[in-house]
Parts: sequence; C-alpha cells; structure tokens
Amino acid sequence: MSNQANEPAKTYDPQSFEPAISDQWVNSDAFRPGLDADEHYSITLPPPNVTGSLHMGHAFSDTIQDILIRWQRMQGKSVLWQLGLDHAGIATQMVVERQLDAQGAHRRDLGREKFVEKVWEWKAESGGVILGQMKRLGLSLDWSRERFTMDESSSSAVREVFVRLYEEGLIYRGKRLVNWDPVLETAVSDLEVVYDEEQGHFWHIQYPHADDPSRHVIVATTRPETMLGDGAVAVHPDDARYRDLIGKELILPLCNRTIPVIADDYVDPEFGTGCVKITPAHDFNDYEVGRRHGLAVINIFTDRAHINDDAVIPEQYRGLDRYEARERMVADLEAEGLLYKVEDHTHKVGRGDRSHAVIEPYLTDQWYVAIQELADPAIKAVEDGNIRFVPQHWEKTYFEWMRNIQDWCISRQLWWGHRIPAWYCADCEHITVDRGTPEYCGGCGSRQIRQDEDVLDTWFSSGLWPFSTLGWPESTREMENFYSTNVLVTGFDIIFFWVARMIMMGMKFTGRVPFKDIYIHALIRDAQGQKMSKSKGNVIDPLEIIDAYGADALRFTLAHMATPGRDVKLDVKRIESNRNFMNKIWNASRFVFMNRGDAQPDVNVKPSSDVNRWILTELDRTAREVEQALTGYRFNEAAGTLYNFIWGIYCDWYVEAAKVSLYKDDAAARAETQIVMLTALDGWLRLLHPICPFITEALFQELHGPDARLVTADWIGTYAGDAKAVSRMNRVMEVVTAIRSIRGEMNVSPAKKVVARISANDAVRAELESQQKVLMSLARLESLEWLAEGADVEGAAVAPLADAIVFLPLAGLVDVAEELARIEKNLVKVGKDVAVLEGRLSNRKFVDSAPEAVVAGVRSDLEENRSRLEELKAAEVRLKSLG
RNA sequence: GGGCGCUUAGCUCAGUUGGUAGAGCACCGCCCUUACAAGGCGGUGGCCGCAGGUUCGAGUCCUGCAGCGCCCACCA
Repeated sequence: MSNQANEPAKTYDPQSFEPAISDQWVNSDAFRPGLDADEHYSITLPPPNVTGSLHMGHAFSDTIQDILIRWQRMQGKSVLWQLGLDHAGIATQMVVERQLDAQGAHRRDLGREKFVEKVWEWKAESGGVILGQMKRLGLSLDWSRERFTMDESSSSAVREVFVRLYEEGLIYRGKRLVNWDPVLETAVSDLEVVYDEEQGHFWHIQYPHADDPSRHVIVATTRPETMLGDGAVAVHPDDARYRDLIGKELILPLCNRTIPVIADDYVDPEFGTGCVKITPAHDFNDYEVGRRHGLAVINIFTDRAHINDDAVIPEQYRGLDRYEARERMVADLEAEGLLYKVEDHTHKVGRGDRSHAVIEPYLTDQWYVAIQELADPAIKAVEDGNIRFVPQHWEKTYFEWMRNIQDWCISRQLWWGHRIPAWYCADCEHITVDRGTPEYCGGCGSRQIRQDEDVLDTWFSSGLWPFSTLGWPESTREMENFYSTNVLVTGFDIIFFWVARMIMMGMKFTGRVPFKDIYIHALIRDAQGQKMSKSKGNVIDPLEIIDAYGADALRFTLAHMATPGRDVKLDVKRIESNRNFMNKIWNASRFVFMNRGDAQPDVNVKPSSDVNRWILTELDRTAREVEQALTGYRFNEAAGTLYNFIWGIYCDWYVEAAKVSLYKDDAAARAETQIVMLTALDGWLRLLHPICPFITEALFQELHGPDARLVTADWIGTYAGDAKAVSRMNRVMEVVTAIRSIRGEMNVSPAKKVVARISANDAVRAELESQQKVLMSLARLESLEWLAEGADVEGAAVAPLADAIVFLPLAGLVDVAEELARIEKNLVKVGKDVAVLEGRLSNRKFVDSAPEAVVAGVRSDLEENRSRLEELKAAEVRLKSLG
C-alpha cells in the first residue's frame, strides 16, 4: 500500500499488497501469543502431510481456524495457533519411492540410511512449499513454534508413550492375521483398507471324498490360489445334506493331501453350495474357524504375495505371483476335471488406501495397542460433554466406532517413521523397551541386542500432537496455558484415524481432553460435486486461485460456504463474485478516503443526524450478529451478515445518503458525516478482518497511517443505538425503493430527474421531510411535493406504501397503458395477500391461540394491504378515465 | 445388514428456538448518475422430493416412502 499522498488504485489488485502485508506479519512475529492476557485460547493446526503441497481442503480448514484465531486474538486473549507438519509415514515414503522409480532406482539400492536421508531432503522441500502457501493464505500461525512429528520433542513424547504403555501391558507383540499390502510390503490398519465393488469370478471347485474319489463336494471361492493353504472344508452343523460328511476327509485338489470336513456355525447353508473352504492363514473369518477347530495355519505367500516354498505347496506353483498362480491353478483344475463352473461375480475387494494394491490377510508378528482401556475414558469424555462435536451428530459416528474398536496394529514395515523403541536379544527371549538407546539386554544383560526394524504407524505420533507440541512430558508453561486446546477443526474423514486417537492418548497421558470442541467441516469438491484428486485432474490449486483473485476472495468464499454438514462444491464463479465484493470494499473505502477531509475516526462520536445515527446502529447490530455466528461456528452466517451489511447497507445506502451532506451541507454536518463514515468503516474493517485479513489490514493502514495494525475489535458494539433513526431511515428507504421501482419498471432513464408527490399524515410527513434532501438525492427527484392524507393525483403512477402514497406524475414519463398494466400486476399481488391475511384472521382458532404479537402483526399487515389495495383500485379507475 | 446425511428458483446453495420463502450466478430491461461496468437501479423465476400426522399455523417437529451420497460390517 502507498503512502497517503497516493490514492489507492481504482481497481482492487490484491497482488499489489497481499504479499507485502504477509511479510509484515511474518517479519514482525505478529502472531506470537501475548504474555499479558488473562485469558488463553489455542488451536493445534492439523499438521499437513509433507507429501507435496496444500490442496483446497487444507485452505478451507485452515481458513476456518484462522478466522477463529484472529477473532479471539482481537478480543485481547493470549492466543496460540500451533504450527506443524506431519511425516505421514507411508504417504511420504511413497512419494520419495516414486521419485526414485522415475530414476530407475529402488529404495533397496540406496539402503535404509541413505533412503531416509532422501526423505528428509524431500521433507524440507515440501515443508517449504507448504509454509509458503500458508503465508500467502494469510494464516496467523505462530511461525516461531514450527514443529514436526519426527522432531526431537515429538520423538521423545512418542518414546515416552510407547514405554509407558508397554510397561502397563497395553502395548504387546502378537502374531496374528493383519491386512498386508504386498506392494508396500507392510502391514496396514483396518482403516487403511478401502473396499470397493469389483468385477471378479466365482470358481466352483470339486473336492473329492478321500474314501471314494468318484464323489465330491463343491466349494466356491473368489480366490482359488488360497486353496494351497486350505485346512478344512466347513459345513453348517445342521445342514442335512452334509451331516454324514462331517469328520470325513477330502482330497485337496492339486495338493496331494487331505483335509477334514468340519462343522461350524459360521457357514451359511443358504449361500452357494453350503460348503466353505477354510484357509486359516489368508482369511480373517477362516482364521477364527481354524482356531476353533485347531487347524494348521498354512501360510502360502511371501511378503510380496508370491507363492512361497512351504513344504506342503506343490513345486510347480512356488515362486509364482498370486495372480499367475491363480491362473495356472484354475487351468490345472480344469485339466483334471475338477473345475465345476466359473461365474462372473461382483464382490468387494480390499485395497490399500495409498498403494491401491489388493490387500492380503497375512500372518505376521506385529505390535499392538490394547485399546479398550484407552477407549473407555475417551468414550466417556464425549458422553459427558467434556468434548463436544459440532455438528453434534458426528458423535454418533464416533461412538459407533469407539464402541466396536479393535486393538490397534501400530507397527509398519517401512523405513520412514519412528523406529519402534524395542530391542531383541540374540541370547534370550527378552525384549528390551527403552526411552533411549540401551546397550544391553534388560533380561540377560547380553550386549547382542538389535533394535526392531519396524516403525510406528504415523497416527501414533499424530495422536500425541496436541500435547507433544507443547513440551509434554515436561510440565511447561505452554502446557499450562494452552492445554486443553479450545477446538479441533478437521474433516470427518479422519475422525477414527486421528480424532479418536488424540482423545484416547490425551485422556490417558494428560488426564484431560485434548480439545473441548471438535468442529467437523465438510469435504471440498469440484463444481460438479466430484471429489478433487490429482488422478481426476480436477484439483483447484489454492495458489492459482490466490494469484487470480486474491487470498481474501478465496477465504471469504470458503467461509461463506462453510455450512455445517454439507459437502462444499467449489465453483470458481463464486470466488469471482466475492473478488467483486473485495473490489466493492476497495472502492467504497477509496470514496471514504477521498472525502474524509481532515477527519479521523472517533469511536466516541455522538452524531446528530439520523443517517449517521442509523449507520452506527446498524454496525452495532452487525457486530452482535457476527459475534454470535462465530461463537456458534456458523461461519457462513458471519460472512453473509458482513456481506449484507457492507454491500447492502453501507455501500448501497449509507455512502449514497452521506453524499448529500458531504457535497451540499454546511461544514458542521459535513464534518460529522466524515467522522461517522470513517468510524463505521473502521468498525466493519475490524469485523471483517478475521475472514479477510489482507484487504482490511491494507485499508486500515490507509485509514490510520502506515504504521497502524489492526489488532483489536474492542470498541465495536459500544454505540448506544437509536431505534428512531433506524425506523426513519427504513421509511426513507421504502419510499426511495418505491420510486425506483416505478422508474425501473417504466424504463425511465436514471439520468432523468422526476417529480414526486407524497401523501401522508403529519407525523409520517414530518419524518420523511426531515430527510427530504437524502430522499430526493437517492430517488433522483427534481422536486418533491407534499399532499394531504387521502389526496388523489390525476395521471400519475402510484405506489401505495405502509403509511404513505407516492405519486409520480406521468406527463413526459410513460404512457397510461403501461402504468395501467403495472397497477394491475400489483393489484393481483396485493389482492392475494389480502385474501390470505383475511383467511387467517377469520379463523377463530388462530386468533384465540396464536401469540398476541403474531395476531397483531397480521392485523396491521391486513390493514396496510387493504388500504394499498384501495389505492391501487382508485388509481386504476383514474387511469381508465384518462385513457 | 446397521448407521448417518442430503432432496428449497434454470444452476450452486442459505433458511438458529414453527408465524405469509432468501442469496450468489444465470436471465430480461434501463443506465458509463464525479467510489466502483469486477458497477448502479429495477424485474422474471419456487405445489420447499412424495404421502400421512401433530398444530390455529409446517421448508422448519413426528412417521412412512422414494431418489442420491457417505460411513461401518460383510456370504466364502
């Protein structure tokens, strides 16, 4: 922004000032929490993944948080918005692996240490991009407190938590089936598997009886290769068809071994043939069946889902990829006449949410958190209202998951992440779990110990984030002042992944809730309602939008669309129209500056004119509405209220009305208007600041000088208010609108000044007459004459109002036929209103049981519309006699 | 199978305790009125998904149905 000698540019150009203001904020450390406030407020920014750059969803979520943060800071509180980034285990490792792949390399070529170095390099790059984006968005994060989920403070919190849980027996190591991603070669949690309908096949295979190979049972499977690991065929115990078979042996085709027929309730006799092959090592249900019946668990895969060389597996299939093996086995079954039939079959297939590889249930050793003991207090915290979901219905989703929660598999076979702080001993079975780096086995004292190769699920460290960033496990001043945080702002897609885990970990380790409110916002979609994704090519990059329309326009749009509980379809047109709003603000302010004279805003101003008293009253009302909206997380209402006030009231009416005294009146009136228009501007700039920080800061500096900073909202809402001024101005606006309406419908040029006559009683006339200059200016009148109540005017267009009748003589304006048509249109409209109102009043029950105020309202509406109707009828008669 | 959400103007969506339906965009008119054409003024446009119920009164509360979407669990 320029010094005061230069006027602001005629057109809003955010690029000319947003970056400079952003620099001012960052360089002056403007967003460090103040030290001298009694009240504290804090939000932990959900740390973005260092997988690239921020997308529109981040911009949305971050804008909402910034609005809250700036608003609270302007209330004079000590505010911390904690900044950080997430290492995002799998996701980030994949990004770097893909980069290596493009160079024809693999992480194994580099080795673990070199690979992790590469990821750190990438982290620096991606993190830099992300922080740059945040600054362009105008986020008021405390830049001095940047954290990372793998920095030292986070790591020590992670080790502390792991060790404590282990010592309490809540972390354990177990061999069981996990969801295995054969491409990434790691276990993933249940949540990281996404199921989708896919086209597949249903292979019906004959399993011959061992004692009579001419007979057989038919089993159906979608994964025929798993029969290599079959341990049994199961039937329902009550299924008469197979009762005799239970306990007998079947020949497992292709495998040259026999398996028993077992009976288990798990089998649905209605489905398929009622015979199910049981493969304990490769199906979660089968695993349970196998356990009940003591079946052998035969693992048939390698880590990459190739067939392994277990002794029971026929040699010809060993080493084959799972799908190659499937093909070969189906062909072999067919050749042996054991393939009964093949059906097309649509079924759900689980794929890794990152790799999209088909997930295999796979038997491995993993680390688990015994979750129930952590879940119970976390459920209770929400039940008791110590944590509140906004919108509230999300608590149902939360409860549903939490009440059916499974132990959490926390180990991942990755290289990027927190190494599990457990060491295995070469000389004994003891596992040493330690906060530091132990040198010998805690069991036998042997120095032959080796750390677990695996890393922790990325959500393990994110789960500690609200307190690990504040110095926990030390008891720091930050913990004291800013924990519990006030609100978590996030999307519903990570309620289980992250929100639930933070609550569990927070309750467990701090004994307090990590946040009091959880504001769940919607997902951002494109204009067609599609989820934005790189593969679809429909992502809207926030930076491109900011470059084109400015950060404020984007932020205002996002705030305006932040309706709780519905997905946001982001249409660039919407951003464009809000850019136009910014332009409106820019130019209205420019007008104010051009006409300010020597005046300064004065929050104690006590203006005498109705126009000035009215605008300050309206500003006050707006301030209360904005405050209520923000308090209730109704961002769309806050934005809408400001839009309506700034554009619809301040610009459309106040500035136009103010021109009368700025241009024509005496010096005293002019000076008062200058002060009030500046004061009101100052007020709504502050109100708008949390949503649109750049333009408001720029204009604030124009208003108060280049060193001024918009930091408080303290004085807003202190004006006493003047209901009389408001009602007078409403009357004026009603008259002006009526005249404009006639002019508009009659296509009278705005340049043409017209004569108006108004009939009204003395009281109404006095009110309107006090604003005569304003009225004439806004309605573009050449002259205004006052008529006695009940007077008629021949040959005039008529607009009957609540307490007055406006006549616009037609001579030279329009023809009689046109006005007649307009009158008749209005007659129909008003006639309908009258009929409806009469109907309501003639209903005894309504009159008896509705509140007094409502009935009175209807009565006065009816009265008003009746007289309006009379006037229109009279006007119709007069016009017809003319024509 | 269980749960949740949505259905309002041509399009995208507001509508906080029930009290005669709103915005933006689009469209149609008149305007370069000395802040703004990224603008001003006026206007057209809606059985608020369907069917019941509660109520003097329902877009708003209750029940059922339909369509769309999401989440969870899953029959091999």
